[in-house]
Amino acid sequence: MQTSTTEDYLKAIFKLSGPLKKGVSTNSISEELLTKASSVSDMVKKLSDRGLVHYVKYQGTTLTKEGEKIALKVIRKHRLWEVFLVEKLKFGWDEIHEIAEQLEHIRSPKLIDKLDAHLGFPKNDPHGDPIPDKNGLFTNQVDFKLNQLKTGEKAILIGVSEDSKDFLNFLDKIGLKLGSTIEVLDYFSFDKSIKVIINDNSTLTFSELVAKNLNISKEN
Amino acid sequence: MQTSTTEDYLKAIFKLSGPLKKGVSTNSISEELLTKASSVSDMVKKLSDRGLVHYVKYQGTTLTKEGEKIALKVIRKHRLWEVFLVEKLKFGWDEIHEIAEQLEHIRSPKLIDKLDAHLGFPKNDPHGDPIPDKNGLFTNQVDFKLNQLKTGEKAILIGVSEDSKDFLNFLDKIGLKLGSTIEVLDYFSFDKSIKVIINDNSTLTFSELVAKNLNISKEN
DNA sequence: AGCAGCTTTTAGACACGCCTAAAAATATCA
DNA sequence: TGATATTTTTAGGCGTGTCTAAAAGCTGCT
Repeated sequence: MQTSTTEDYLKAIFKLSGPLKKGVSTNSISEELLTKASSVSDMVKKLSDRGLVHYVKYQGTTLTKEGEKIALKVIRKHRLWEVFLVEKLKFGWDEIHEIAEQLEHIRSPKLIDKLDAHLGFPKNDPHGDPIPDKNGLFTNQVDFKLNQLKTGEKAILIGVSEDSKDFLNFLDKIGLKLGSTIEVLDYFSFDKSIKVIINDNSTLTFSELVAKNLNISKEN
Repeated sequence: MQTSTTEDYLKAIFKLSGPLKKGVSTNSISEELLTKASSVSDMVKKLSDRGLVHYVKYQGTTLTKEGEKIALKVIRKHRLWEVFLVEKLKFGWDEIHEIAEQLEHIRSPKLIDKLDAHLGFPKNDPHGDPIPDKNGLFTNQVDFKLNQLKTGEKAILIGVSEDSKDFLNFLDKIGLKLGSTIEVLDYFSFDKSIKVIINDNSTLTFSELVAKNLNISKEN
C-alpha cells in the first residue's frame, strides 16, 4: 500500500513523461512537486527499489507498468472528484484542483466506482481532460492547440492544459467555456499572439502562452 | 495546520472524554487508536505544547477549547461524509466508517459547507449520531440505551453507539433500522439479556452488550 | 581537450509518529 | 504500611520524506 507521497511522485512522472513517455529529469520532478532535487534523488531510488519506476543515475526516470497503473488510478480519481465538485457541489472550475489533490488519495476500491456511477460515467473532467476507465484506458482524443490553427479557421474549445486558478479565472472573465467556438481572425508572427472571435461575438487577442493552453477540436 | 494524526488524537480524546469531559488515560487513547501507550505519551506532550490538550503527567488528558474545536470540526466532517456515502452513493451503513475516516481529513473551508448544503443540512448521520453545526454545536438529544428500558415499555431506535461492520451487519440481518420500534417483553436478570419484539412482528433476545449499543427514544 | 556551468547525487541532519525495553509513578490489597 | 501489579513515562531507535551543503557527473563551448 503506497503513501500519498508515492502517488504524487508517480503522477508527476506520468505527467512530465508526456505522450511519448520520455525519461523525466530529477529537476523537473522537483519543480513539479515543489521539493528539492536531492529529495527527488532519494525518492526515485526508493521507487525504483519498489519496482515502480525505471531509474538509472543521471539518466532520468520513467514509470514501470506497475507505476503507470498506479498513476492512472490516481488520475482517474482526481478527475472524477473534479466532476463531482463542479457538477454536484457547484464549485467553479478554478476552485477544484487543490481539493481534488487531496481527494485523489482516498483509498477505497468501491468508492470510486460508486462515484463514477453516481456521476453518470463521465468521459472528461471539467477542464476537458479525459478520465481513464477502470482499466486505465484513455479515450485519447487527437486534438490541437489553438496556436496550431491558421487564420480563418474555426474550432471548438474542448479542454485546457493548465489548471491554475489564474488561468481559469481569466477564461471565466472573457466568457470562454468548454464548447465555445473560437475563430482565428489574425496571427501576429512578431510575438505569436492570435486575434480571435469567441462565439461569433467578442473579439480579443491571446498571447502565445494562452493559445498553447487551449485545446480545440476542428470538427463541427 | 494540523496533520491527520493530530486530528485522530483529538477526536479520540473527545470521544473518550464522554459528556462529562472526564480526563482520559494514556492507555485508553492507545487502545482507541491502536497504538502503544508510549507513543501516546509522546504525542499528548506535543499536543500539550501546541495548546490543544491539558496534560499533566500521570493524570490524564483533556481537550482545551482549541482542541475541542478541532475535534468537533473533524466529527462534523466525518458524519457529513457518512451521510453522503449512504444517501448519494448508496453504501450500506456498515461500509462507510473506514472511508469516512479518510474523508474527514480533507481540508477545505468551502467544501464541507457545500457538502452540507448538497445533503440538505442533515441533523444526524446514518448511525443516528448528531452532526455538529458550523460552530460545533450539537443538538444533544437526551436519549436512553435499550438496557435502561423496563419490561412492557416501547421505544424507537434513534441511533447506535457502535459503528463496527459486525454490529451493523447483525442489525441488518435481524431487520433493525433507525426508526424501528422495540418493545421489551422480558428482562433476564441472570445475564441481563432482554427479550424484545421488533416492529410488532419479530421476537428475539438481545445480550446486554447489544442492548447497551442501541440508542432509543421513548416518545413515539 | 579542457574548463565553466549546470544537473544530479551523496552525506549528514531533522521532524514526525511509531516502536521496544526498562524505569518510574501510581494503584491495589493483604 | 509494604509488597505487588498496573499504568505511564523515558530512553533509544527506526522508517518516511524532507532539507542544506558539498561532491561528483554531465554538457557545451572555445
